Amino acid sequence: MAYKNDEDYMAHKQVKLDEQYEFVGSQGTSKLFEGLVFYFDGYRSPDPNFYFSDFKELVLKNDFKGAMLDGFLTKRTTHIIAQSMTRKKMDEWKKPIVKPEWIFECLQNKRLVRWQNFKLFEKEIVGGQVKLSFTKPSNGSSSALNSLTDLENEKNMIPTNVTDHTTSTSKSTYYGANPKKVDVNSAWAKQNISSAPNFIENFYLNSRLSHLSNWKSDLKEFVRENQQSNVMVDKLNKPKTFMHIDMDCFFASVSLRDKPQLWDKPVAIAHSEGTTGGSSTSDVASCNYVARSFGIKNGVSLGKARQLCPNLQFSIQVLHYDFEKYDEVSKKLYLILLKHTNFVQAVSCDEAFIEVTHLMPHGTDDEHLETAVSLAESIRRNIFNETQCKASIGISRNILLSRIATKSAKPDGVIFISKSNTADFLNDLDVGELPGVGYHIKSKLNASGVFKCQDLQTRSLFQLEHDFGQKTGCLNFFLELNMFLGEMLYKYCRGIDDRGIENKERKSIGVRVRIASKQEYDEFLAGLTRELSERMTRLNLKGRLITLKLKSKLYEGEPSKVGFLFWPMNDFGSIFVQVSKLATELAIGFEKIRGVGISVTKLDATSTDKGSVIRTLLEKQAEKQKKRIREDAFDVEPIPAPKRFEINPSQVDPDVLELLPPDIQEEFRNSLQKKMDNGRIKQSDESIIGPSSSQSKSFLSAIPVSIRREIDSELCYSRRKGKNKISSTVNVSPSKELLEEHLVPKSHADLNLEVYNALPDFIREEYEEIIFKTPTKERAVDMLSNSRKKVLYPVTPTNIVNEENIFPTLSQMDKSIYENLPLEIQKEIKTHLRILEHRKKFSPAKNFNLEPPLSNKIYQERLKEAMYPTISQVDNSFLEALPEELKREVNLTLKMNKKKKNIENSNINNTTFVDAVNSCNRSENFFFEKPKFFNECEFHIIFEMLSIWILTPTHGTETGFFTPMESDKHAVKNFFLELVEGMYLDDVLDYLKMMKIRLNLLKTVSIDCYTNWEECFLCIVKDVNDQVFKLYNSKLVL
DNA sequence: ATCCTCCCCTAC
DNA sequence: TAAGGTAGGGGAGGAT
Ligand SMILES: Nc1ccn([C@H]2C[C@H](O)[C@@H](COP(=O)(O)OP(=O)(O)OP(=O)(O)O)O2)c(=O)n1
Ligand SMILES: [Mg+2]
Ligand SMILES: [Mg+2]
Repeated sequence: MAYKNDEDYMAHKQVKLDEQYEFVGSQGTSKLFEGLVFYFDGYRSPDPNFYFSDFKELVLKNDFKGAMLDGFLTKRTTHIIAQSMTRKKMDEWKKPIVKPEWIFECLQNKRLVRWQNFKLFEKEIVGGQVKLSFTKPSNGSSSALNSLTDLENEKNMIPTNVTDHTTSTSKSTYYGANPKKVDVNSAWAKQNISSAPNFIENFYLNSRLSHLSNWKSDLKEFVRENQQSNVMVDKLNKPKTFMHIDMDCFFASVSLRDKPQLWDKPVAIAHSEGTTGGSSTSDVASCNYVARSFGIKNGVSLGKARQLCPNLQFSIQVLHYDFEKYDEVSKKLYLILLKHTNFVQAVSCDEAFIEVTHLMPHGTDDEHLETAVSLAESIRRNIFNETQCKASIGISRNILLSRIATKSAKPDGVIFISKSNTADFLNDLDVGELPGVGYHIKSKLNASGVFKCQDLQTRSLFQLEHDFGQKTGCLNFFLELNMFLGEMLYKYCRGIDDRGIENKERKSIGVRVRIASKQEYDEFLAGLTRELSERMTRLNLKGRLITLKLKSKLYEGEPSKVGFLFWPMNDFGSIFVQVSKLATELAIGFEKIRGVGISVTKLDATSTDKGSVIRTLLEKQAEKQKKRIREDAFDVEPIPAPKRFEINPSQVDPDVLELLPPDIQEEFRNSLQKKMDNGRIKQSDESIIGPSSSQSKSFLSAIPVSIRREIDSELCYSRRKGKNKISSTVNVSPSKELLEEHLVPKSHADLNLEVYNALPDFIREEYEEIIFKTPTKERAVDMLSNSRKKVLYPVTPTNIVNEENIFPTLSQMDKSIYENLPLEIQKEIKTHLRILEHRKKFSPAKNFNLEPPLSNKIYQERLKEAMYPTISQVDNSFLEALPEELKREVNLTLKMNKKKKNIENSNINNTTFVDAVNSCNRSENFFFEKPKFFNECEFHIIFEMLSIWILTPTHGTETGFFTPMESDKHAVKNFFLELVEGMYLDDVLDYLKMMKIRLNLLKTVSIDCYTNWEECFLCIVKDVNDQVFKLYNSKLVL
């Protein structure tokens, strides 16, 4: 089958397997195989005659004497159970490969027998052909295999090594174990291998998960556009009320609307019928509640579903996806919700949170019950009338509890969780039901004896009773959980949740496909890039950082590499140049690739026309100023105008300015003029790159410092601490009056008028919108929510009135409030704080995954191949004491020695040589300052500068691109030479490689231009290499 | 201290 | 056949 590379099977399949069979915490009496992790090779054969799969089934259905089962080969796997295997696999997998008989033998002897005696031998491999070693017993039925006892009693079931030629023949086509059997030219292959012309398109058209994701972001956008305001008015004096609306078995309901004859039958939505055999791997996206009564869940494989449904051959109905209809119903749902309230948070196509506090009467939340429930019922009726589909609604005082309520409300119901009945819902709730607690965290919790929310609460209370210094076990329980996860659990298991309704802006966009077989890898890369580029264009998104991830057979992680674009872009060409570069650099053999992902981050709004570098960066600058103004608006004192964005016109090279498109020239001049008028321009060394601002006429020197900062995409202005933000120093339970006093600007006059006037019009307008059109209180609220991330337990309107704000630091806590709390809670708070304190003091919490796979970093290291010992055991204090000159000399000597050694060792391999020099560098560069390039020393800033240097288009000119200027060429060359001297060969090599790639790109645009640049480039390379040869007796190879 | 990058994990 | 995508939250650890 397609998935013969099992180690490459997705982790979530593994998860699914473990979940399905609930191996964790199994109840078995005998622990014969405890600590062992089995992996069954060959299970996935769909051949119904293949007895081996029954065998595995048997193992799964029983608590297999403490053994764990891996869905695919992982690090933790201890034994591979197989009947036969290809030579290649045997060599590849460095684990014990044993025949299934071993397991039977162990069972019979009631102890572990030497697996070596059951080692799979080469003689059992027939020409790479998989063959059977089990035969199905004549009287064997599946039900007879339901317990190990049965098995142990039935001697005739002990497998033999009889080869069944009839089945093995048919099997090989399923397995594809013999690659020669796969006819790549067959119609099937043409349609289905990832390189098929429309593979990617078809894939995405049919991927439910991709649809799900896209719908979600669309809906977020949709809500943001359609809500009139997202600031809840009058929220401070009422307990909040949230609802969680979720359609019942969404896909199934939609598809079943016009099929009443199926309403009482188990129905599932999936791609294939899965009628042949019981092993379809097609996922059930959604199933109706009849199907659920058989134990079928969303997400199980169709094969599994058919097994769970006893009369399934006859009565389970598999319906096909109807994505358009789902979309339609989803839109209707959201329109209905938006009709009721502005405060809608999109969760998924069939699901949303709404806040309805403003629709509730005054009083405690118990008193809301009637109003809330009748509102919910009315919404449900509304939904049903519009869509003929049923929804369930959970209502409570926060988002978390409303979601939990929905679970009980399903199907077709409403549940209200009030303060008085919270415990009834929460205490017995499985921790796995808490949102955010998935397979891994649940396992972790289970392992420490926590199964219900109650256990989780008890655990921490138990904590509170003791000096936690002694109770390391319990303490570790907390420490092992990540700080905020720990905190989250701590709060969630008590039903505390202070999140509000929000639809955050997108931060990244990406595509990924896991491929079954590789044909034309380049084609595939290009296809995916095209898909990404198209999506970005459609969504009007551009970004600057490209990440390529390759899933490889060889590595468990996903080796990835990032690359910068010169400025925010979304066109296929630019992205693909980077993507192919990154692919080359990752240097994973194409035949090993099992998946490709490309994503773009550092997104930029692109509602404006296609801008030049300058344009885009100017806009970003403005953005920042705007942001700053917003903050300043809430400051008590006026702030001086920001200095670093100023550009002195005398410092801008007029030649450069002229090369820019006219509209941008205009904007540039206007913006400068405005600043001049405001009298805020000063001569400032800081604002210009270059040794002397007046003499150089080069392009590079004309890039204002502010823009170089932008290149770094840093928020470069420093926030003044303690001002204009509400931080942890604010009393945790301030009165409303106090809040307002602190948060609201005294008047518009507080804003620095100069700054204000200097703003571009559109920003000023926006500012006015904020200041004048929004009621004061709401502004305060807005600011508070914005500052939330900075604070451990922030002051938010949400938790001012609720019980949510119980864990500030002690100094923040309002004493009177604290003292009025029940003793028990006081105690709890204290201990929790001590735990937090303790955590701060001691080693940081460990990540909770048990066995980190081979990480990208390690991979990258291995990629470099050469591991050189770090240099210099010379006593540091001794070195420090030396005069500067001597220090330098000592270091140089040390480096040279080391480097020579490395060069000798590495046999003048160029890459290794660079690594060698580089590794010297890294361990010692604290002695030297890195050479600067126009006052910049950070690699990626310079990298971008060089990129821009070569590839900045000038829309006005015929060629479209600059030609290099002599002064720039020299500057670059000299900088490179300095780097070479300072042993930053790695950097030089990266720069040069990048330049070469840029040049190649240029070649496709303008040959004339390219010739000029090539000459310049070769000149630089020559001089650099001369120097490299002089100093290191080697040369750089590009 | 505060950021950024690389990961892991989760939800639908 | 089967379509196993995607965005975001958060921790660890490094750079600054
Ligand atoms: N593993 C999953 C889970 C969900 N979905 C799709 C199909 C579902 O219909 C839809 C909504 O997911 P829900 O979790 O809301 O599940 P249902 O709506 O199907 O059932 P429920 O009644 O439990 O909400 O998302 C999917 O394709 N694969
Ligand atoms: Mg649903
Ligand atoms: Mg849902």
